[in-house]
Amino acid sequence: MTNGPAEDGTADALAGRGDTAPLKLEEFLPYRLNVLANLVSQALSRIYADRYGIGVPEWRVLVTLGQYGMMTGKAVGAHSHMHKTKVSRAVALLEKGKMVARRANRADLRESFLSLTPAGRAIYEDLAPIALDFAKRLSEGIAPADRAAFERAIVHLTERSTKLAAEFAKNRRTG
Amino acid sequence: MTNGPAEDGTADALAGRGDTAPLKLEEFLPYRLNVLANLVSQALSRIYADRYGIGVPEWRVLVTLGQYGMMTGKAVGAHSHMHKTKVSRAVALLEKGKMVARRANRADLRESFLSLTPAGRAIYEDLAPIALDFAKRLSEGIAPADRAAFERAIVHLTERSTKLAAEFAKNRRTG
DNA sequence: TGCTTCCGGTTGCGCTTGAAACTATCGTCT
DNA sequence: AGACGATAGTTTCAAGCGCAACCGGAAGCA
Repeated sequence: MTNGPAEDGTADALAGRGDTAPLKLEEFLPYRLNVLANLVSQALSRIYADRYGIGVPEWRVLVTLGQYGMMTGKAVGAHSHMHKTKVSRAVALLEKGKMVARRANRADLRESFLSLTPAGRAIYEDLAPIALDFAKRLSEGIAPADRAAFERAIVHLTERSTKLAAEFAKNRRTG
Repeated sequence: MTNGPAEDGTADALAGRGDTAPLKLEEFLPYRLNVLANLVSQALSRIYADRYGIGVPEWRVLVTLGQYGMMTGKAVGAHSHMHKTKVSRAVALLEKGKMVARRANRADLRESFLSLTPAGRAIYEDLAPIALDFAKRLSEGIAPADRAAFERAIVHLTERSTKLAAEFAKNRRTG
């Protein structure tokens, strides 16, 4: 019930014993990306959460509508990478707070057009520069050359992870 | 209280009107990092979720214990960047699945030492190379030079976001 | 026209999460 | 020793989440 014959060594020996490099969490890319994304997200959300009491989903809707002016919920979801229920609830909240308005689409009553109210746009106009400044200050100190490389890497990893996810999904069905 | 004279234009004009570059969600670093981290996390978790029915927190505990052999819950949390309740629940689950064992610390009965059972270690030994391979395949196609730059950028951003978060927390208290 | 299928969006449900409260133990100070 | 504050870990609770079911409404088709 205890650890078996090889278990007498230190953890270090055990972890390093394999044929590949040992797995160290703090060097493991998925983990690091997750931690980083959370830290950044948390830091940023302080800005808009404190000021206007909205969360990440609402922030995304706000920015998307600020950027495009008027679009359907479906389009918002596609553009902001959010599940339709998340969009639905975020919009409901923003609507309750008079930041977003709905207008029926006479040509298709299933969907409706969303847009910022003047109040919503005011908030957007207030937040957007702050958010951009935040991003700027965040990347401050990264060498310009590194920035371009970083950019490329992110794009690549995003594509690649999408593909890998799809691949695993296939394997799962296959066996 | 509304937006002023320029409010009559299209959204495009409005978005681009500001003195800074317009805020585009799909180019906004915090958003992109979040999306990327989620995609990667999702792809990876398929591997261990499908095989052993564990989630991200359990995975992290497993890896941490695999790496260090024996440590307290507090230490696990510190190393894996997880809230203590998350650790607590993840450990409880792993314990129920006979992957992790607890041993009381006679010197301090508040804490207990956690370690992988043989079964838990077997799972770890199975998953670790797969996870490493996943990470390797993920970064495949990134130029070596870009990789180093990417590495540096991540480290920098992690530090920087921590600092910025702290700074905002201070401002919040201050007003 | 009537029927079926598809689609945008909402709602109900179970699960996960973090904050806060709580328990039990430890260390300190008198 | 006894009291009090800190600390490791659990539990409770409310909020947020994605999935699946659902609800009009639209589109294809006989």
